[in-house]
Amino acid sequence: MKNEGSYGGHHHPSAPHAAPAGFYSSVNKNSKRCPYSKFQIRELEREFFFNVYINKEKRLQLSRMLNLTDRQVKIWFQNRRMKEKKLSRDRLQYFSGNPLL
Amino acid sequence: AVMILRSRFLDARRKRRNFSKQATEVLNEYFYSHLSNPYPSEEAKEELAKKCGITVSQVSNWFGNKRIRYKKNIGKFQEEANIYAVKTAVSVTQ
DNA sequence: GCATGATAAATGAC
DNA sequence: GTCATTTATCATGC
Repeated sequence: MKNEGSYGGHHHPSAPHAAPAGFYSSVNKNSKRCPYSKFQIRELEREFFFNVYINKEKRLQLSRMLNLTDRQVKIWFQNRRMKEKKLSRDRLQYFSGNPLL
Repeated sequence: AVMILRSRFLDARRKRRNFSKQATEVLNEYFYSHLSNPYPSEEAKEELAKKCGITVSQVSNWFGNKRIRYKKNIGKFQEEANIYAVKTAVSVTQ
């Protein structure tokens, strides 16, 4: 699955917008880890703010809106929860004990 | 004041600073002496972190980067590997 | 200009 | 589900 959406503010050489359907269908078949666009991340973060755990309905809805697979959305929320946990750990360590400033 | 600290922390999150020379020494010594299984346990990570003056997450980051960059180009690290191999060999014989 | 540390997608163990 | 990890990408140091 390829994210052909807009990559806000960054370079993405491929995918002109007015290409005939199927012309780029064989493009990037097995490309790895494509960073998500600013828009995609904004919407994902917005939903994460309301529910750290997303349900199936909203997941399908979000995946359609953002042109991502439901699996990608699911994994994004998993990684996002891990990120939140790490941030909490780091904040705790940063503000406790050690030399402030 | 708290907000200033918080913003400074968030901004400094991805601001990179190189580790000290001796910290890199310690990490490399562990890596090349466990080259067949360069996966330190959680306890070993905590020990390395304390010894290096860095966090456990930073130790994990270092080993993650080291493993893949070593695997991707072993030749580039050959000299470095020899240095630490000799170093550990000497330390054993002493 | 690459080396290096940190973060972002993606996988797999459990 | 969590969580360590792999991999590519990002951002900085020098």
